[in-house]
Amino acid sequence: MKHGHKYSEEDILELLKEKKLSITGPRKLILKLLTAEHGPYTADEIFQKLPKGSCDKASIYRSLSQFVDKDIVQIAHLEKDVVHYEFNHPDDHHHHIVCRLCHKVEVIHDCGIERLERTLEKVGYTNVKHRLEMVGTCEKCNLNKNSRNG
Amino acid sequence: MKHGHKYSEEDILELLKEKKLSITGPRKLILKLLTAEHGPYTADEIFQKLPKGSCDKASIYRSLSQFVDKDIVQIAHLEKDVVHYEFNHPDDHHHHIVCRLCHKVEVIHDCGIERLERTLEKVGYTNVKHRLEMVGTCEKCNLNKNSRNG
DNA sequence: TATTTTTTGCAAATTAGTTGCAATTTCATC
DNA sequence: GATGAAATTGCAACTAATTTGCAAAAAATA
Repeated sequence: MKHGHKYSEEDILELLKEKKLSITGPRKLILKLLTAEHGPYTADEIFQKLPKGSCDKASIYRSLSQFVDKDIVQIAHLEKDVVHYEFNHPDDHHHHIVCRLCHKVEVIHDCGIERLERTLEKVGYTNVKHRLEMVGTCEKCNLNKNSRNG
Repeated sequence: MKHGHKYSEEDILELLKEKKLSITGPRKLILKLLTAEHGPYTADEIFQKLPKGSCDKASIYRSLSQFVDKDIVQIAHLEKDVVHYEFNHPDDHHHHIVCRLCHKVEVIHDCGIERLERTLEKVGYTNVKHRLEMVGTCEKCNLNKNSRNG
């Protein structure tokens, strides 16, 4: 799979083979959805978005869990107690900032944590990954707040 | 509350007042535990560590949730589907790296994300916070793995 | 101290996620 | 392409974490 273009059916099959996962209906459907849309989505949102009856919820959980193990999908904890899943585009490392009031999600590129990863590798860790989530109050919400109070 | 010393009963009362939370048995117990020990702990671990019968589990969840809202406690998602809570010492900003094999947790100081927070504040966000979690395979586990395979 | 407000403990409910299992599908080999 | 072993699925039952309703108790306020 080349970087920087949309994932075709072919690409998805190739990805599954590359990761030594057998090619099944549910897996294809889930990857098709996650590669085509930005997400991040909860397991339930994925279930809702797939054609009705095309895939059992248990299979979604099982597939997502395998995808995470194989680093095809990554988890984001954007809100307390809500697990979001997102396709891990190899050429699009990013994080999110969520507004604590309106819950708008924006993407952050260039997190600058690579340096920290290198440091950890120097002290013996291998294959270091990170998960970063940010919260703030966005400009719009700040304006609303001020206009309400004063 | 001055920085850099242990939290006394007094400090805990002061903290609760400062955050406009009424002073109750469960809240004092939970904060006493979380300020005294490193953690991070799950809600259930906190329950186990408190004197038997001293505090209902529902109250632990309710208190923790309020503490998080008030920024007294912070959440860490060290493992999938496990929520850990940790006292947010104002002078001890840190993160964790968890070994993906032995699950050993180490503390990371100096994460370098402050720069990113400043950038976000420049584009209109206020009160930006972050949550960073890292995973890697620790040196010991790498050695074990190699000695098993080769 | 009396009154109002908040919090608690308990039990029941909810929810996300997991599991056992028989039926089905995929894969590897012929 | 057929064949059998291995992996995966859908379903339903289950589990574990967290939440909720409510009456009693405790804390804050007047």
